[in-house]
Amino acid sequence: MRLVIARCSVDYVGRLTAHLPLATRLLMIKADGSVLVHSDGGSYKPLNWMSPPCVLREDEGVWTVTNKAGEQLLITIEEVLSDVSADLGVDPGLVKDGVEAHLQALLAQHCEKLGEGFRLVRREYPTDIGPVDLLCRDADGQAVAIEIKRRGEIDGVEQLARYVERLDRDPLLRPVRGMFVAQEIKPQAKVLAGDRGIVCIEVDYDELRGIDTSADRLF
Amino acid sequence: MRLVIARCSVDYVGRLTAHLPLATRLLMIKADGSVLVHSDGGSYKPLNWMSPPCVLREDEGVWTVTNKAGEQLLITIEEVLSDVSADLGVDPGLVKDGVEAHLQALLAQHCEKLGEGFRLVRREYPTDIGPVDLLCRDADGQAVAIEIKRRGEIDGVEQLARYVERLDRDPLLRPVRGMFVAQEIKPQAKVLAGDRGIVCIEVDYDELRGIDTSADRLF
DNA sequence: TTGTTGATTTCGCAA
DNA sequence: TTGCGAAGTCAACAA
Repeated sequence: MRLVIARCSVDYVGRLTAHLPLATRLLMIKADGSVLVHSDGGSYKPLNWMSPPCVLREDEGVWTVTNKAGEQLLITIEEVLSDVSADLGVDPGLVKDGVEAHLQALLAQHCEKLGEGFRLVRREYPTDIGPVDLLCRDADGQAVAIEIKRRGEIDGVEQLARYVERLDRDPLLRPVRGMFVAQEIKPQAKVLAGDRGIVCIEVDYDELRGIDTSADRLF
Repeated sequence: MRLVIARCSVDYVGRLTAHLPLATRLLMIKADGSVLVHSDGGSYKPLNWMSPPCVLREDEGVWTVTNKAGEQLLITIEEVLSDVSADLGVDPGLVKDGVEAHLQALLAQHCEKLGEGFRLVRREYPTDIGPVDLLCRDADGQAVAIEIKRRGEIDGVEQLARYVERLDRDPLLRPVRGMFVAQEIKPQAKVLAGDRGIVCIEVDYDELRGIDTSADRLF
C-alpha cells in the first residue's frame, strides 16, 4: 500500500462524471491497483475512487487510473506533501456475528416461537418472483409465509404481500397467510401489514440466541 | 488526518459483533475523530470503522473508539510500523452530473423512441400521489404514463401502477396505459409489470445521448 | 427531527 | 458468471 498526501484535483469519467476541485487530500493506492481519494472528514466512503481491477499510470503531475470498462479517474497533482509505502500482506478477513442470516437460522430452528404448533416446511421457499424466507404450517395445518428482517420497513411488507399472493395461487398451499417478523417493526410497516392482513411479530435476537445456547448446553 | 500502519487486531461491538485477527493494517484517523481500518485490497469499504461523531481514547497498546450509541471499536496494537500526520483542511467537495435526470430530458425530447407517433403531453405530470415522469399520447391519441429509471426494479413498477390507477380515474385521460422505461430492467420487475399490464422498454443511454449530440451538431 | 430514496452503492451467496 | 437480497449499509433530500 502506498499513501500519498498531495494537493490535487480529480476527475472521474465513467458511469457518471464528477469533479473535485484543487485541495489537499489523501491518495491511497492499494496492492491491486485500486485508488481511493479521501478527505479529512465525512464517512468511510472516499470522495472518489476506482475499484479493482484497474491500472494506474503515473505521468509527470498526472495520474490516470483506468478499468476494463474504460472508466477513468484523472488525478492532477500540484504538490506532494508526503509519500510512504508499506507491505501489508493479505488480510485474514472479518468474522461477523448477529446479522439477518443468523436470525433466519435461529427462527427456522425455533419456529414454535412464532406461533404454537408451528412446523417448518422449508427455508427459502421458492416462488417465481423470488424465495420467501420461511414457509411453515400452523397448528391447524394452514400454510404461513414468513418474511424475516432485521428491521421491518414498508418494503418488506410489500415484498411479503407479493409472495403471499403468488403462493395463494397454489392449490396445495391455499389459503396462505403472511407473517412479518423483525427485531423492530416501524409503525408505518405495521399499518400496511394490517391492511394486507399480515401479522407482525417483533422478536428478541438475544433471547433467541439464549434459547439456542441453553439448548446446546443441555449436553 | 493521521495515518498509522500497525500490526493490530480489531473488535467491533455494536449493531453486530465482528473480529479482525492480528495482521498489518492501515489505521486512518480523521479530524472528526472517526477511524477507518483498511487492508491492502478489497474495495473502498474499510474492514472496520467507526463513524463520526465518536471519541478515540489512546491507551498503552489499546485504542478505544466509542460513539454516542455506545458502540465500540477496540484496536489492540502490537507494533507500529509508521505514523504520519497531515493537516488537510476542509474539502470543497464533489461536483456530480446525474444520469437519470438526463435520461428523462432526452426521452422527453425524443419520445418517438418509445413508440411510433408518440407525442409529449408534459414532463412531471402531477397526480395527487406525486408526479409521473412523462405523460404522452400514442399514435391513436391514447394516454401513456411513463416512469423512467436508470435501473428498473420492482418498486418502480409498483410506483407506476399506482400512478396509472390514479390517472385512469380522470375522464379526460381514461383509458391510461403504463410504460416502464429503464436502461436495464430486472426479470422480476418484468414479471410484475406483465401482471399489471405495463409495457417494459429498455433504452440505450449512450445511443440517446448520441442522437441528441448529432441533432445539436446539425447547426 | 424523521422518513424516504438513490448509490460509480459494496458484499455475499446461490443457481 | 449472473442475479438477487442484505448492509453496522451511507448519504442526500423532503416533510
